[in-house]
Amino acid sequence: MKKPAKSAVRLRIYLGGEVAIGPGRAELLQLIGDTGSIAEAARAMEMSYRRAWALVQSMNALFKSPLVERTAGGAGGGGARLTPAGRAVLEAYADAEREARTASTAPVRRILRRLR
Amino acid sequence: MKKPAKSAVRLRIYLGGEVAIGPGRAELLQLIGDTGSIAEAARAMEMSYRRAWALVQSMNALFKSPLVERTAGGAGGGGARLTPAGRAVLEAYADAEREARTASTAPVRRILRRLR
DNA sequence: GGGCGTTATGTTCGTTCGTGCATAACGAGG
DNA sequence: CCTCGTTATGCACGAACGAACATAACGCCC
Repeated sequence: MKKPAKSAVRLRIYLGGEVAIGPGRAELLQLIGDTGSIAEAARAMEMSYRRAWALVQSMNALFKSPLVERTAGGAGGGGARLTPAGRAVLEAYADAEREARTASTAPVRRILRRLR
Repeated sequence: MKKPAKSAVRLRIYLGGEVAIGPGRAELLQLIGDTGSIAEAARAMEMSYRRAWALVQSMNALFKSPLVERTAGGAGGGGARLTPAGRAVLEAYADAEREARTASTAPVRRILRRLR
């Protein structure tokens, strides 16, 4: 197998004109689920807490039922967890990206071959 | 058939950290092919000629062989055309998006159902 | 009660992105 | 030769974005 150029295909799902979910939001959800904290997830992605918080806000507003549940308080007190809806959306997005990626490998390869 | 919420899935192909081709660049290529002019394509997309020109520049540099061929001069004189490579890449991208879209409909639907 | 780490929110600042405007060279056609 | 519409390029301005900082309230744990 030849050394592959670092390439990737990524999926974004829009509703109206705005992004419903894409790679960034998905990774954030994943990390919130893993770490149990928006702040820690933000640090892991090297993004400001402000922005991570805004993304969560936006997603919670965008979906019928919130994807992330938050409670204030530190040191084991508060934090953030994925709701069942959050887990479902995250999993569905991962599925979608996986299916899309495998289905498009042939044409994508035709493009990659032409890249420098 | 129920009135569908205006939704879309879109594909972006990255090389290294940068976008090789995505919806915007693809549409630009398409319009250049149709109109025979970067300027007119830009107007059709309601984007500045400056930006369209920069995108073409970037794509031509990114691929082994240029996607768009340009010649100066107006009034039927100059203009821009897709090279064979340009047509090939555009077609491959359309294929990729189509395949990706059909393959991911099921999980995507699971997400859309949860959207407000 | 004090400390720690979290959510929540405002404000400021720098950078990035894209547009708009100006200019130049070019090329066909009347 | 002159006009028109294009490619090509610089520059300045504004908008949008995201980071960084500053607080505040909250909740567990020692």
